[in-house]
Amino acid sequence: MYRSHTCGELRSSHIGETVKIAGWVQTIRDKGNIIWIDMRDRYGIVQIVAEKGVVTDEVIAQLKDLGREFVVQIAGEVIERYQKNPELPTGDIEIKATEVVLLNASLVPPFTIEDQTDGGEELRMKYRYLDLRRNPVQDKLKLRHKVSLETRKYLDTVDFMEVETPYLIKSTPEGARDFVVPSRMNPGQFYALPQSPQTFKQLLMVSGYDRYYQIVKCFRDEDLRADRQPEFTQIDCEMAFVEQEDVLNTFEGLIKHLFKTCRNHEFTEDFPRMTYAEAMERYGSDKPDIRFGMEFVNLNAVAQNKGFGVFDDAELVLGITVKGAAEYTRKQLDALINWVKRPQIGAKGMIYSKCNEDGTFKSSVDKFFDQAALAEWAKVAQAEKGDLILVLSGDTDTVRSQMNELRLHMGTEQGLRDPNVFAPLWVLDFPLLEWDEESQRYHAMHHPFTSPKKEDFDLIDTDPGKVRANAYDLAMNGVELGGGSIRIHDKKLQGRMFELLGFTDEEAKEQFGFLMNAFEYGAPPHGGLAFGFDRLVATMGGSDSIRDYIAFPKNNNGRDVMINSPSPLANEQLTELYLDTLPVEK
RNA sequence: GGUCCGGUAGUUCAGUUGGUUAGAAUAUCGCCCUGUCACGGCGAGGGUCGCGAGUUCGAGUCUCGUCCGGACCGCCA
Repeated sequence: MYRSHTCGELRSSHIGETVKIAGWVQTIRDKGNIIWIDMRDRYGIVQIVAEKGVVTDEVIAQLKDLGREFVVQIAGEVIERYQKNPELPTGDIEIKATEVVLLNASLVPPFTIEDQTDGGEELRMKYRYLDLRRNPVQDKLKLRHKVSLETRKYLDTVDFMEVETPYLIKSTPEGARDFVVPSRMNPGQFYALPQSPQTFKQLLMVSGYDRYYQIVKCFRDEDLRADRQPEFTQIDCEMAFVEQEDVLNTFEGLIKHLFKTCRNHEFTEDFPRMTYAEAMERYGSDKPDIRFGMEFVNLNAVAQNKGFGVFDDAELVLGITVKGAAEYTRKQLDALINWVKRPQIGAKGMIYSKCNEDGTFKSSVDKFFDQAALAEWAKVAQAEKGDLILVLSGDTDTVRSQMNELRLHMGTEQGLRDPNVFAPLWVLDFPLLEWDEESQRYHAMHHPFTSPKKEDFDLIDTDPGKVRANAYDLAMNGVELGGGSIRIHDKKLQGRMFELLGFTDEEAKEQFGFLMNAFEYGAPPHGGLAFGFDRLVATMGGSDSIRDYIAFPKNNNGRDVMINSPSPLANEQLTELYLDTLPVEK
């Protein structure tokens, strides 16, 4: 037996016991005649002590030879400390070493294995196995473990059944780019890795598994971000014989359960709901961060036709009110203007109006708007003395999206986006389709199996872009945690949908024939939803980046810098797969 | 496909207008230290300044290219 206890579990109740622990050397504090070593394992840190004259010289010599991250087994007696350390759970005791066994030496690690490491991102990723020894990273993975465990517990209690679906499936044209896998046994043919188990879970509904879930990897070959990985995990769910309301209630329950059990955070109210149209109008986003106000205000009525051409020519003049920000200096305001003019935001400029404490207004367009006109702005924008109104104008979609960025930026700048505050929001009634300029056709906004709202059926033929879907997202703190829809379970409607998306009958049959065939054998009404598991856990942990919640993540070029993948294949391997590679075009 | 930021000691960073032998902190190593826990004291070693061209009497510093990392836009049903 390597150990009788873990490093983290010893307390004053163990005083007097002879114990054996094993772990990594965290730090060595050598005072000459007395030496302390902090030993670390997954469970915590415990201090080892060796005092000259009290333990053998051999033990002292052995301890002096240790270095950071050496793996050591130490036997000794648990004793009370002369000087206790209230910072440590084990701070009341220490182990008087009587036997030291070096299990493995270690090179000097390239960065310090401490909560506040000196290592940069790149280095920590290259030596991820060392980074994973650090408490902050371990805590994140522990949270992930707990969330997945509680997900399974909760879904089990409400009769969901976990069913695995295949990873080697078939490429489909809709949606993201597929990762493909060549088939050796079928030369020239390829599997695709699933972007999600969408069709399989619908087939399971046809099979009568009326409550399915799976915590499952999905793969999308698109460019990455801090909150996006090429392989990511979903809590994928589907239910039969349900309406939208049933799905929302079930999974609102799941989220509440997870926050309660994993974060000790109780949502006492129902999650607020908002239509997509309303979210776009009030926040310019389909995943608004409602931890703070600063809602959009339509200023058309008070800002147009006053001789200021920029506003007069605009489809929409939008303002937001930043509480207590009237003391922003010219320098700060210029910085904001430059911020919105960055190519990523793309605004041509920004107008502001300060609501001064003395009741006057100071705007960047005083030439066109007198005090009375600016007072009108303030009234419409519900701005009070001391507030700052920021105004953008332009085409509706553009200005909304720019104002969304500005609002989030101001929220961050004003410290209104507390990661320990959680503001969930159901966003409902997403459009069924969105027009794609590039391919000059409609794309499914959610996916091609999403059912249109009954009351919008008539629009399918007359104005497809206006059709709303039985589709919903759960947003939290400005992050899309998940989404889903009530599916089409009728073969004829599904056929019409494929038609709208520009599939010929043959293409639809080739790509999705199996699903349409299945629908001819008694498909129940069904719908579901999928949560982005990595994002959910990161949000629960109060982080914007999902990478620390994944044990071995990839960088923003899709590379794993630790194992150095992807990498070329040997020619023999290519030949066996009937593959050749093209030269990279410069 | 595009935009922005970064790359200097093991690590995190500083490095002035282009000018002497490129610094600090930390880590490492050595010596001292009996109550430390960010231990302390004294000392030492440690640099292809990402790489390649160019400008210049002279480049860590300026220019171009390239590689790597990060953030973002497009993209991601």
